[in-house]
Amino acid sequence: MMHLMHPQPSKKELTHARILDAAARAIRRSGFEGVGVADVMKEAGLTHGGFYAHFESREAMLAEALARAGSGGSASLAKRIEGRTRGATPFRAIVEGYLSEAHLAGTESGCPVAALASEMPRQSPELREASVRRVQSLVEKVREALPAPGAKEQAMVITSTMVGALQLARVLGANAKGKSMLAAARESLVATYDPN
Amino acid sequence: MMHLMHPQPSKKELTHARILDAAARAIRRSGFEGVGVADVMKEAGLTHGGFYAHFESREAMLAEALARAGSGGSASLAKRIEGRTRGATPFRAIVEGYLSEAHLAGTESGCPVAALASEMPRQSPELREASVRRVQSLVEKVREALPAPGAKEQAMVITSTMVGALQLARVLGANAKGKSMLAAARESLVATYDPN
DNA sequence: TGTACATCAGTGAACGCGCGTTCACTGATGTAC
DNA sequence: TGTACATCAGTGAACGCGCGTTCACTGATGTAC
Repeated sequence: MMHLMHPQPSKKELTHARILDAAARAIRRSGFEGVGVADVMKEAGLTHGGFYAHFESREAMLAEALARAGSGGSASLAKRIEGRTRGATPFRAIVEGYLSEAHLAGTESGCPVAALASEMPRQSPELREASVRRVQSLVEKVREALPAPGAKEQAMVITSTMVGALQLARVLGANAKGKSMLAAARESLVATYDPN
Repeated sequence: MMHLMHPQPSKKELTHARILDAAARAIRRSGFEGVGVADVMKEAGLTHGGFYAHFESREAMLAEALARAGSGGSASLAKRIEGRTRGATPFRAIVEGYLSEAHLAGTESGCPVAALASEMPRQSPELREASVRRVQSLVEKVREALPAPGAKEQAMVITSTMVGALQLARVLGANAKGKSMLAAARESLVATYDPN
């Protein structure tokens, strides 16, 4: 617990990470309630019996998986900002990445807040706390990328629009209806907060 | 099937409606996956065995319940627009009602899209179709209330912001954090689309 | 008006089945001597 | 260097339990005569 980043992770730690990656994908694909211990273990190439050598309970795994999904999502967002096309602002990079058709279709590797928001308030205290951290972290990422160094309130509204639009687009489907939902939000956000 | 609105509904029809009301509350409170046949029947004052005299399956009940929750929500939105304080526009009535603290706390009687959005894409075709209708109906309600008769794209963005903000607020909790999320969205929407 | 009968909404026990959790066991790895 | 032993990650069978669904039955309601 005191050590971050071992120089060479043990075999057990590698297995733990593999289970966690499977779980992080599973919660976004199937929701918290749709994830079973046996499914996750199978996807990690193991049998379900060994699960409790890695996690205290299914609940504990879900909380760890949510944190993992969050940091994975943040990392890919950060990468997208770094690698943006010359001239594009970080704000455009975030908005266009978040509201991309790839994100519309790629729920299981995308933002866990969009994938799970409406389930979050119903979860255990442990999972709710992890959820709050995910939301705050997303708002903070948006705030840091604001063109004019902006207020937190502005970041909250923009985050709401992005999360809401992605979710509604996913309900409408990865087709013309869903895509036009994304496009409307993308264009509105860029025009309002980062014109030129 | 051919008759809407019986003059005097039979006892069975009244029971059916009671089950449906219980189910419409339950899906918003507990999510599609969190709703059990026995729970719903119990909340309607019945035993679970009689369920299949009213619905073909649990799935069929969920789809009917979603439609019911939607029309209930629309009705209360319409009522709110009718009964708005003199001078307020329909747009402000919608925004302030949707992003109210009552709606933040009252998930089980509120908008089913906000309560269920992230679960909707995972449901059966039947439920997904009912979900699409709910989203489209919500966007349409917003569009009709736009101060300047506006484009559908504008309504989609505003709907995204409202749904997203309410969901994020619910994750943050019915406390200062959640309330400030609502307030930020409320003020931004009114300032942008309906100033004065 | 009263009696016999049919209908049918609702009851409650029972059924499979899936899932979280437990546990005795296996077999590979590494350490002690 | 080689052998014996301890450790422990992972296996697979078994356990309760909850839940969707089924079904024989009950008892109230209404119709026929």
